[in-house]
Amino acid sequence: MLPAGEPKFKRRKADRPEEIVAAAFEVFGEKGFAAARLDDIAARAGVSKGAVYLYFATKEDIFRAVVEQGIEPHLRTVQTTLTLQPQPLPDLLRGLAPFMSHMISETPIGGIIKVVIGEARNFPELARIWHDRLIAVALGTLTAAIAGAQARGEMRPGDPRHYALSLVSPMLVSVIWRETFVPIGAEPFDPLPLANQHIELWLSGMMNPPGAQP
Amino acid sequence: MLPAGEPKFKRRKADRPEEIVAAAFEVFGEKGFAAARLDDIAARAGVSKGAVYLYFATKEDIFRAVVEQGIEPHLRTVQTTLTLQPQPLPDLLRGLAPFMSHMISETPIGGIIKVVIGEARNFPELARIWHDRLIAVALGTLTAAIAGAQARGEMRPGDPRHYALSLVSPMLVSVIWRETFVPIGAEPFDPLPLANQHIELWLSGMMNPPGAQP
DNA sequence: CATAAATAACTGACCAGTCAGTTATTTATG
DNA sequence: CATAAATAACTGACTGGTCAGTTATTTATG
Repeated sequence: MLPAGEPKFKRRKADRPEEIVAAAFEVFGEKGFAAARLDDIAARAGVSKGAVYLYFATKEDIFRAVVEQGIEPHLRTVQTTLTLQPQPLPDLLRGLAPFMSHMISETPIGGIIKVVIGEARNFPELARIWHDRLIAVALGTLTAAIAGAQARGEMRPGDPRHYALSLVSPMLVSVIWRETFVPIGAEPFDPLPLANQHIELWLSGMMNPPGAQP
Repeated sequence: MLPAGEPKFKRRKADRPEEIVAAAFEVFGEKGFAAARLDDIAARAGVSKGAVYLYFATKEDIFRAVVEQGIEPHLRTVQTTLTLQPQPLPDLLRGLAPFMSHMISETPIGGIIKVVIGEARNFPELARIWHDRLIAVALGTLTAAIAGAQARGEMRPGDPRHYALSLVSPMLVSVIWRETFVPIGAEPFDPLPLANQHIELWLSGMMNPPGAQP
């Protein structure tokens, strides 16, 4: 009666951590930190709960790994996309639309953003990592670019940080919308047309009066 | 050795439910649903845990009450503010800025929004209530007003629902920002200047080319 | 067969929900 | 108007279930 063929498990030390993090990402995204069960994470990673504890000391450590690894791929992309581009700001922003909508639709960043927002009070240090390493950098770069265009008289005066928020908010809200209300049956927002239309609207408003000398 | 003076408790049946809901609102806002402890809620309401269960059957019931009661005051305000205003759309939107920034700074709506987002997967019926009764109504009204202005040739063509999202997103993001990153030490966004500047930017973009005949 | 990887049964802390008993308040009675 | 009886609000110790984390044991592999 012994299961003659298939072995009961494989020994794959090298692959386990990322498999566990991937499974944990899904479960945390679906349930939030507290309601996520380690048995679920282990099962989805194709492993027993005990095996999880060979690679991570606590549930919080797994959560930390999920959130921190969720930043890294974007960190590089954001830096290379936003900094030191010699093209004028309108062209740069128009090029940003497909980039952002791809990020929104094809990467798990939305799920992570939702979890970070949901658990910010319980894990302030993770919210800080996201803020300091990704969000503040991106927002700061945009703010500086806008301030530069204002100084050159190409854009209307006003608080450039607020203008930067005006620029990126709809894409962020569309992510939250997808994670929160689309599962409920709400009509989704198509990220690429939304981003294109919003950026054109924003540019049109910014390049025009009052106060700009084009 | 008997405590001669103060009585151990007061009987205040009529006031208890709203006190419990108020306390629960705070605790859920700080911790999320799962991490909130009923002992904490009870203690903050100045009552024992047993007393909570005289008024609510389960923890979920308390959460439901918090979220549902969080809508009601806004429901009326949104309806009266957005519907059947005879003034032209730009004036209406300019009037909206102080209204929205007041809502953001002076009411607990921000905390509720964060909790609804965080718990949407675990409580889809509450996300649906918020969506159907408040958010879809507000967004739909704005969308219709924009579509009307487009039909009259007063505003640029394009998807009016996306334009409506462009309009309200920065205020929503500023709320999430306050709840998520300001406790971490991030610089806050001042809602009133933000709303004013964003609405002017939006109007300036919407009233201008391409395609509008002013 | 040595040993590292993985399992599965186990432990203990925590917490939602219960309930027997206590205290405040109201009502009935001399 | 006193006070005893009745009632309703409230308390807090307790229970049962869940789940993070541990450990004794089994299994794969060089």
